[in-house]
Amino acid sequence: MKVLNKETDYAVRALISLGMKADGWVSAKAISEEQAIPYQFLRRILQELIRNGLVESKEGAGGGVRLGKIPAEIGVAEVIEIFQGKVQLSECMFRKQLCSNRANCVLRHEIMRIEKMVNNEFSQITIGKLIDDLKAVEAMKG
Amino acid sequence: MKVLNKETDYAVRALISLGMKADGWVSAKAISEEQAIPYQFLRRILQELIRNGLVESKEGAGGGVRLGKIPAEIGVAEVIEIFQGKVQLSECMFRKQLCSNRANCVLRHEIMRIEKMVNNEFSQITIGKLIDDLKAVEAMKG
DNA sequence: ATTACTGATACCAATTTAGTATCAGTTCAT
DNA sequence: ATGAACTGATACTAAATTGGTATCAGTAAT
Ligand code: FES
Ligand code: FES
Repeated sequence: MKVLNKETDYAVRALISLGMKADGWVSAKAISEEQAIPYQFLRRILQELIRNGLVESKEGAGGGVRLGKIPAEIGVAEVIEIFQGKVQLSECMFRKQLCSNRANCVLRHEIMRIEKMVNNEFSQITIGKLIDDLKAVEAMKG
Repeated sequence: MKVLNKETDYAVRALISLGMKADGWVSAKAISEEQAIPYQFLRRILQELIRNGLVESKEGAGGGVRLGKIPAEIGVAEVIEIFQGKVQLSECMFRKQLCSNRANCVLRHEIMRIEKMVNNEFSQITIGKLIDDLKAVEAMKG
C-alpha cells in the first residue's frame, strides 16, 4: 500500500529543494538534475504547483521557479491533495445495505475520524519542518 | 486519494457480515447477494482470506465459510496488509542525494512515525468494533 | 447421481501511473 | 535583432494496477 505516488513524492522533494536554496529563481532543469527527477515529468508537476500557488515562476532566460509561500506554511497534506485528491478511506461501507440512516452512522463517523487524523498528521509535516530535519541530518554528518 | 481499494472494502464487509451471523457455514453466494458484491470477485477475496487464516471454509454442499478468528481479533490493518500490502508512505525521499546516513535520517524517522500511527489506527478498528457500531446503529433505528 | 459448494488459476477491459514529446511564448544577453 | 534559456499548455504513450469474469477440478450432503 503505497500512500504517496511519484507526483507527490517528487513535488515534496522539489519544494524542499527550493526551500533550502537562497532566494532567486531556480530552473526546472537544475532541480531535475539535483534531485534526479525526470525533467519533463518535473515540469508538469511544477506547473501544477504554480497553478496552486505553492510555487511562483518567472519566464524567459534567467527565469525559473521559487516558493510561493514560506516553507513552514506548506503542509504535505496540501501537496497530497493537489496530486492525489483529498484523503478518503473508502466510500461508505454499507451504503443502502445496513445503514439507511447515513447521517448518523457510527461506522461512518469512525472512518471519518481516522481520515481527519491522517489528514491532520500530514498537515503537521510542513516543508519547513522537513528542511529543518534535513539540516539537522547534515549538521550531524559535519 | 482512495486509501482502501475494492478488495479491502469488500473483504471487510464480508468479514462483518460473517461476524454478525450466528455460527454455521455461510456460502459465498449468500454473502455476495446480501452485500451486493460481485460473486466471482468475492470468491477470490474469500480464498485469500482463507489462505491467511481470517476465514475457515468447508467444501461441498452445505459448506461455506465462517470466521477463523473472533471478530475482536481481526483488525482492519490486517485486512489491508493482505490486499494492499503494508502501509508505506513512500520510499525514502532523498536516498543517496542528501542523506548518506540513512540509518539515522530524521526525515525517515518522521515518515516511519506516521506510517506506524496510521497502521496502529487501522489495527484498533477491529471487525468486532465495527459490528458493535453497526448493532448500535440498528438499535437506534429500532 | 445430482446439486451445492470451495480450490486454483487464467483471462480481460478500463483506469491510473509514470514518463515523453512538442510547440508556442517570454526574457535576457550580446 | 538574434539566439539561448527559460516557462505555459497540452497531447501522447507504455506499463502497471484495479475491478471484474470465466473455467475446470474436486468435495460433501442428499
Ligand atoms: S457505512 Fe455508510 S452510512 Fe453506515
Ligand atoms: S530521506 Fe531517506 S535516508 Fe533521509
